[in-house]
Amino acid sequence: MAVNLDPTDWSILAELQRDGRVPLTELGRRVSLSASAVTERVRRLETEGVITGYRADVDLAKVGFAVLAVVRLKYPGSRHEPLHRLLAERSEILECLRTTGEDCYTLKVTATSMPHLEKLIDELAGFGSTTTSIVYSQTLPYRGPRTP
Amino acid sequence: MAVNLDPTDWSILAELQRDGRVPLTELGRRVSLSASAVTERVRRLETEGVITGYRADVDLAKVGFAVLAVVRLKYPGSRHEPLHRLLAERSEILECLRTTGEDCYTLKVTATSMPHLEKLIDELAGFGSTTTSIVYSQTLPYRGPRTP
DNA sequence: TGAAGATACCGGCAGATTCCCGGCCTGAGC
DNA sequence: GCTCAGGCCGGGAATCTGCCGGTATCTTCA
Repeated sequence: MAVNLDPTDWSILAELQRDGRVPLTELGRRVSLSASAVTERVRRLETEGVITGYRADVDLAKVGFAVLAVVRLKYPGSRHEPLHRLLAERSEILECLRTTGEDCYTLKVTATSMPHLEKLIDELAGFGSTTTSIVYSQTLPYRGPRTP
Repeated sequence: MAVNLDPTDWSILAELQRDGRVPLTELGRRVSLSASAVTERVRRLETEGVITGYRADVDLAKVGFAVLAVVRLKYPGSRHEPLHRLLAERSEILECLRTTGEDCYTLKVTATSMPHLEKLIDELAGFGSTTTSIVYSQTLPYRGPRTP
């Protein structure tokens, strides 16, 4: 399941996590490899599933989502489809982690305003009891792991 | 501060969040615009800070990080620099949200093994009391918001 | 009303990039 | 020593990007 990576692979991953649009020629320069060699490696990382995709990062506040919150959901039931259906419909739910502990789910939710957030929480509260924390700031932009 | 976006901009954002490496010509095709027009819009979104960057998504398990956890940290002090220094050093800490409520910080942490996670938690526990939940599964790959 | 300006779009072209191919080098196995 | 596989390099065709001028539409203001 796990894939073997050499230091060059780790450098490539670091560069692509920092800038997913860097041209392969420039990427080759940065990791001291020819463009064709680095192309081959990147393609291997993609086909083996190490790189699952490329995403543009969007500034939520800039596009009108002023509020960010962490919601913990105590979900007593065992039928999870209805919740998953809600997740698929509501793009405001950015992330959903199922965890150990009392709170079965930890969600990252965004909203345009407090009333909007309130409405979302009400929908989630239909599944179980919720605990909501408003996010002041997001200290770390996502960087991803380095070699273990 | 917020930026006005028309439906075409939202389509562009949706496409770029789904596939951040799509060529501008193909992107133009998908949103029914010429390559030059879409280039101009994307460049505007970038310079205005709506798009903050592009990142490759890496499968953590595939590269050896088998464990994912949510750690809540009750941080009694007001001096946050030491914590931030730790965040900068430890790439295992993927995300750090400062929130309202008793638990001042909510962190997303990855590790190669339980002993590795234990070591990380011990480091964090130096700052305050922690509550750790292991993540079973991550239900939603990040998709980002749609038009509000 | 009508002209000037701003905005957004298109087409086309030069230069850069990607993709694909054949060939070279090195190490492992026989 | 020979062969094979893996990884890398360089070159050329196809594609993409970045930039240009030109056009249509809408707004502004005289």
